[in-house]
Amino acid sequence: MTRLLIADDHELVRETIAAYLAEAGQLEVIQSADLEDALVRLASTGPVDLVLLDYTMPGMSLPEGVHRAIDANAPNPVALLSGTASPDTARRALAAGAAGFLPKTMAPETLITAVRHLLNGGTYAPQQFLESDQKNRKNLHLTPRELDVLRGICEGKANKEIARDLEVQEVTIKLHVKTLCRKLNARNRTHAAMIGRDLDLL
Amino acid sequence: MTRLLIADDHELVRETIAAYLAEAGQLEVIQSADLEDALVRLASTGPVDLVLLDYTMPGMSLPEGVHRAIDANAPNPVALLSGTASPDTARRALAAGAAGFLPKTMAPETLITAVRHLLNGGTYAPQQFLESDQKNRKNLHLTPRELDVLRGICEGKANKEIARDLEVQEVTIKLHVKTLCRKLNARNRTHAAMIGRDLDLL
DNA sequence: CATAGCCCTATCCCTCCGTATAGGTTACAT
DNA sequence: ATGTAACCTATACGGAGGGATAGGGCTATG
Repeated sequence: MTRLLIADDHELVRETIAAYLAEAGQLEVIQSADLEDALVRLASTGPVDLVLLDYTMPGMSLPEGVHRAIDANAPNPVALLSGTASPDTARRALAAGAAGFLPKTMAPETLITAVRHLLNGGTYAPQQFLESDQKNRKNLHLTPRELDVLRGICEGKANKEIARDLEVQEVTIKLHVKTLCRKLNARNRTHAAMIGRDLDLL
Repeated sequence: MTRLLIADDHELVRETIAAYLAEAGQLEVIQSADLEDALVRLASTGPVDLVLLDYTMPGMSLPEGVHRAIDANAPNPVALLSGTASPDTARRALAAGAAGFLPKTMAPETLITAVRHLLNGGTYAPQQFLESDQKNRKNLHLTPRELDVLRGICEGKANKEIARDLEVQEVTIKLHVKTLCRKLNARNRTHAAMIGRDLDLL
């Protein structure tokens, strides 16, 4: 029988999805509440036909967590499941080797379809989702330098510190901060930091 | 038959939980993908026996969203359902009049129990969850006023604006900002905003 | 009633932020 | 070759942030 492992720290969500997959998908579903437990189970029982990992769970990370899961389940596929992750996160997950990215906003029937597709060795990544932010960001092209500065801001650094780290003058940082605020529609550096974090720009 | 409305923008989660509640709980379950749709449905069909609202969904807010739902479903109870909300959020939801707060980490059987309890007019708020952050934050007791200020900071407001909104003097805001930075080990307001966001203090 | 915590105010001082203006150098494309 | 994008620099100024110090008023709790 086809075996599937689903890892999610939200027991309510995990149990109900697992029940649905077991019944509607005719699958044997193994459950874990965090990444470590999932890895231990894979190590003891051997690879399952498909692993579904929640992105926001204890121990999970990109790309390390995904790599560990892929290694533990080789040669069978690992896919991510998330309700909140950004398209950028999805892209990074796929870049890390995940076979699919399943948003929790999808319909249950679509999940079954996606799982079947993944079991057949395919990949699943809703292009609509992946491209959904391209439009939002088409006029949001942050240059590498601006991202460097944004990172510094988010760490609470002063312009002077960022300047020293990047080995430029403080005025240059001020310039980048100003353009950052303009591009992000932020009122000041703090606002820019929050917006940048919301948009998962770092 | 007992009717329940569940609102959550994650279709996969909503559908599977709804299916579970319908079957295991012998309930009639109505679904909505956002707060507006839920309110429209309540307005057209009249109050249901219990409303379950996801905290992180379009249109949802504290305390306004909760108040609107309570008004729309009066006199029957409204409870919140969330996977990520902090204990502080749960407390504010209850303060806003919610009859319960159900973390998505709970077991499905516990959900049934909680729903039955809410249907009987009781309240449900896992005290273990409500107190769970007291340990992590034992030396992190932010006063209500400090949270107000932190909110303002996170929105990119200047001290002067926050002062006007809270109807106090600017110096008072500066004082709160200073204590906030000390309590959060932040280097400045921007850092404090990021830390507060990471800790889900708002 | 005394203590403690929270909230508010005041004054002084200095640093940092934010904006404006006016340039300059590369690198790469049409 | 001309344009354009990215990056950097300089000077200058007003306003905001942030720290120190020194209080007063309120309420809850013993």
